[in-house]
Amino acid sequence: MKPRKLQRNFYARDTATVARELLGKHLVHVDGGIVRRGRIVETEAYVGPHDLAAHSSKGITPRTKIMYGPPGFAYVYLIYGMYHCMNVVTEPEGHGSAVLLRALEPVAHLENNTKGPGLLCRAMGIDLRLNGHDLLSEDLYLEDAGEDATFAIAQRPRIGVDYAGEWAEKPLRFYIEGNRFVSRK
DNA sequence: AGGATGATATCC
DNA sequence: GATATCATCCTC
Repeated sequence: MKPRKLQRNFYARDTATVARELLGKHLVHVDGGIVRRGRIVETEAYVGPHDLAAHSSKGITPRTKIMYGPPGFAYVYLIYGMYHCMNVVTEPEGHGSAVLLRALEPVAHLENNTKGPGLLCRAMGIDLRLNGHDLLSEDLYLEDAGEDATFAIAQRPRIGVDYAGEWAEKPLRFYIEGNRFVSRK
């Protein structure tokens, strides 16, 4: 099976399903001519405005309008003043959902730590300039690398969302069981 | 356990 | 305009 770029219809589906199926896919960023590539090993689903852990629960604001936009675009934000986090927008336009990419296994031109959403973005060269970027572009996209997805998938509560009440407990974090590049057990 | 560090939302 | 908060990470 040849590598192929994930198309709009991949993203335009149930958010938890997309989060699970992104495991094993490749994230590619052509960063100043350097093609950085990592294999996704950990994700989290933020399923919509009713999800109190999701930024979209604030409604449509200048920041969250990307989450409410069409699927297959990058939602990038700055957290704690020093780290960026990258999401992919899911479901039909207007839904307000996305999948956070939490950890990568290095494949090409990733010199630094990729275990955790902030470190992932730093290693990939991803920052606010890529907020709203189309993932069907030539310089930032996700790809089915054609591997057989035989790995076991773990499903656990999300990290860093204790403020979200019952939504903090929902098992919307997915990772490849046993992979050494997962950010936390 | 606490600090770095800046965008964002939500007040006045 | 001021302030509280933050989907993190590092060091102690």
